[in-house]
Amino acid sequence: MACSAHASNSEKKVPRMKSEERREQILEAALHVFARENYHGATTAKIAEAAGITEPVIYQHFKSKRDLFLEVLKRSRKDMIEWNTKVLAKHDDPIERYQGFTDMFKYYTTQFNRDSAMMWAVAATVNDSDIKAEIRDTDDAVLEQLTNNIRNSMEEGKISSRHAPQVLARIIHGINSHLSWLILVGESRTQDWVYEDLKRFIADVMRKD
Amino acid sequence: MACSAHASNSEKKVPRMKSEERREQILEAALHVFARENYHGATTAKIAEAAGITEPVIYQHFKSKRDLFLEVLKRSRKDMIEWNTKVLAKHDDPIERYQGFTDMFKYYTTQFNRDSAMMWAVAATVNDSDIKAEIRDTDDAVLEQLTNNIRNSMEEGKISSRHAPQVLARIIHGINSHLSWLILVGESRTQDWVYEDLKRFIADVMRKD
Amino acid sequence: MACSAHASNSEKKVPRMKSEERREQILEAALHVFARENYHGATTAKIAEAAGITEPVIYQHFKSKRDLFLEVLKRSRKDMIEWNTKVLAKHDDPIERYQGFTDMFKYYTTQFNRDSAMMWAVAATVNDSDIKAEIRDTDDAVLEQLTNNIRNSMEEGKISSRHAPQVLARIIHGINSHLSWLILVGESRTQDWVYEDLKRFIADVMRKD
Amino acid sequence: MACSAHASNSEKKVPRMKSEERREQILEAALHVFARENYHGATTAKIAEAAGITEPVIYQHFKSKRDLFLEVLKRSRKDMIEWNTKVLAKHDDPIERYQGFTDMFKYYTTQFNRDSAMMWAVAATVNDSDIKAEIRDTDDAVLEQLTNNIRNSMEEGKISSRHAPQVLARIIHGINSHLSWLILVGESRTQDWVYEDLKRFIADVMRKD
DNA sequence: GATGAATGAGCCTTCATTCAT
DNA sequence: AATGAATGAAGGCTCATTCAT
Repeated sequence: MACSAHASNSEKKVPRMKSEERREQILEAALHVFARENYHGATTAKIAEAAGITEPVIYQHFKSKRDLFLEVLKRSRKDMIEWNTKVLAKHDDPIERYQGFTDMFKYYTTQFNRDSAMMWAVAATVNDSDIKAEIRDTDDAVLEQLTNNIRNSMEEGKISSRHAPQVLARIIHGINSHLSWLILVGESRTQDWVYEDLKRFIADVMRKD
Repeated sequence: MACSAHASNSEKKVPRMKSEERREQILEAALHVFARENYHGATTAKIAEAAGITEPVIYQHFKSKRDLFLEVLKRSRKDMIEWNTKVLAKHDDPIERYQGFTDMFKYYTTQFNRDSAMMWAVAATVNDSDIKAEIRDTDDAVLEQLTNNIRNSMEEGKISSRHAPQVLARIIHGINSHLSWLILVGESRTQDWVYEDLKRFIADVMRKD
Repeated sequence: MACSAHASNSEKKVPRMKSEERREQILEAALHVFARENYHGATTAKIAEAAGITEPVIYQHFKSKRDLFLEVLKRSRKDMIEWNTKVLAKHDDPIERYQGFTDMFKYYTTQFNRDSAMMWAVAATVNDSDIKAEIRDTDDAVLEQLTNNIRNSMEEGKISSRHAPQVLARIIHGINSHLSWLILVGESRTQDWVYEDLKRFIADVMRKD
Repeated sequence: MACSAHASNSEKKVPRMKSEERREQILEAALHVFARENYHGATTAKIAEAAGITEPVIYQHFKSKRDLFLEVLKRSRKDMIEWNTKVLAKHDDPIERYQGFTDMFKYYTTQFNRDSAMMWAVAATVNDSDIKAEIRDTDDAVLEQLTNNIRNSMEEGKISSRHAPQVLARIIHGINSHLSWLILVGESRTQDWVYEDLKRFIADVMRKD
């Protein structure tokens, strides 16, 4: 959306960009359009417009609209995994950590990178096996990340072992996932207190008696 | 692909039908097509074919494709609420009841009326405010149904009051919702044991110490 | 190009036609456009315009532009074979017959169904294996028709057996084919006397000494 | 796909070249692409790739794709005329000469410069008056070359004067032309014996009784 | 001389929707 | 009540061609 800082002759319109830069910019623009308009609603024309280019440029960087979508998904996945890693490293106390996980998830899905989070709900309805595989893999990856972290906390004796780590992970991740889905459909009434409730619940369930 | 086991006077193909009956038949066919092909993938041609009629007939019963989709959603909502009511009435013991809720939810989303459940994931990406409102309302209704039931059980002193009823409801419903979303994207590896784990978890969290 | 002889209410534009009729009309229009503009030059828009319809109608009768082209080819083939059959039946005297073959070929390629003849030159450059196969098969069929006829004349002792029937057939058909190719590129200077020369040549080569 | 055996100072990839040399290289590459993919199928991208250069370079040497095609055609024409001249000079005995003409034509269209021969069938369907004029002129030139040669042989009393030289020329050239067209569409079944038959036919028709 | 980046124009095809019968 | 025929409006994608570097 921002343009040329180096190019100076401001008579023509579109600034020439290095390939890698433009590719990145298209991915960024496509992310927003896909997340807001869905796969089918996001026409190549809209994406091009959002990127400030003409349609054919898209096809110099991506084989097809589907390919572009997949690349956007992969970018979102990396983004989400990185974010989770960062968040899980933030607190020493495990209970605070998993509470923070929910807090930060809220921040991620509503503020920091809302569209990136929305992509997964959108992707789920595309009816393309590669896209579905990407979703499953990502879901698995996030779940594993969280499960391992919880298991470690248990093994270190820092949280209760009453429930299997994968159950707790599934619950935390599942609820988060569900809440982000609610955001997609515009549900905002119950949001805020829900997160606080969940944090209290997490503490309660994990605390060593 | 074949539908109605209850509808009876459909002989073989495209016979004159009473308006109400035909409408019902279109809704039934549309449900399957929408759930399997998404909103955009479900063309009016496919829906008509699935219903064994021609396209214009659709427009004698529904203003537009969008209208048809909304009606299908409303039908799914009724179906789901009724199902929940029935399930919640099944067990006297509350803990068995909420465990059964998960069990039956699994049955509903995978066997009994899978497509009806899938509609919600599909609907979430249509980017139409009326449709989104319908989703939110339905989600609210289900949540309220469950919350009230749990609150009653607490008031009757049958389950622990450690956690607020809306939190427990949100968790049970949220996980269920997430699991049905996983089904949509084809995840089936962890399904079975997950349900058992969840039931144990529910019991554990609700049991009076 | 001509419209409704039965439809009377001349207020709207496009006359409703029976499916078979319209299909035939599209084939006819497409023949002219393909023959004059080539496969790629003949856009579906031009074909639709020539048929006095809108583009989507084409797709109610043919899977694709390629499919339409193939159907036009098949129609041309039938037309050409029928024409040949008729011509070969016209004269009792074999020499007059083969001379007439050239005469009528000229008439066919320049007047009666010029575009049908042109299709083959156009088709030869489409680079599609099915289309090429159709061309080869047609060429074979015409050649066989002529070869058999010549062989019979020889066996009946009506023409000289100095040259093998397939050679004579190949020569007559080959020259005809070449001449129609010349018409395609607009060569018209030498046309007329060439046909007379050829007829004399044929007589000379076939006459029993 | 590799071309120039005569061009020598091309080291590996896209080196600076003298204008004339580069032009020649583009023409050579374009010939192959046009002959194999047709006018419309041969995109400037494919031509550039075959020439090992980028697209804009083409436009430094040729005004447009059409212009390039015309230049390729002119090159093919020179090539073909030269070849014919060489072949007609090979045999002293006229009958052997015209038989050789067919032999060498076969060699030319199938082995030595197949693509150059194919250009003419491709060109015939481009629907551009300049291109069609070029084809006609070339056809005329070849025909004249052959006619003159045959006329000389007749005047020298070496072959029968039963048929007018232009008729014999038209037949020989026409059949050759037709056979190369058959090659274009992939007909290869009857090829080999046909050439032998034709040679026998030529001898028979030209021999002085 | 050569290229990387960009685009206007247009093509084939699909789809929701209407209308005459 | 039902259908066959028709279409306006787009949508994804490609291509010849041009500029700035």
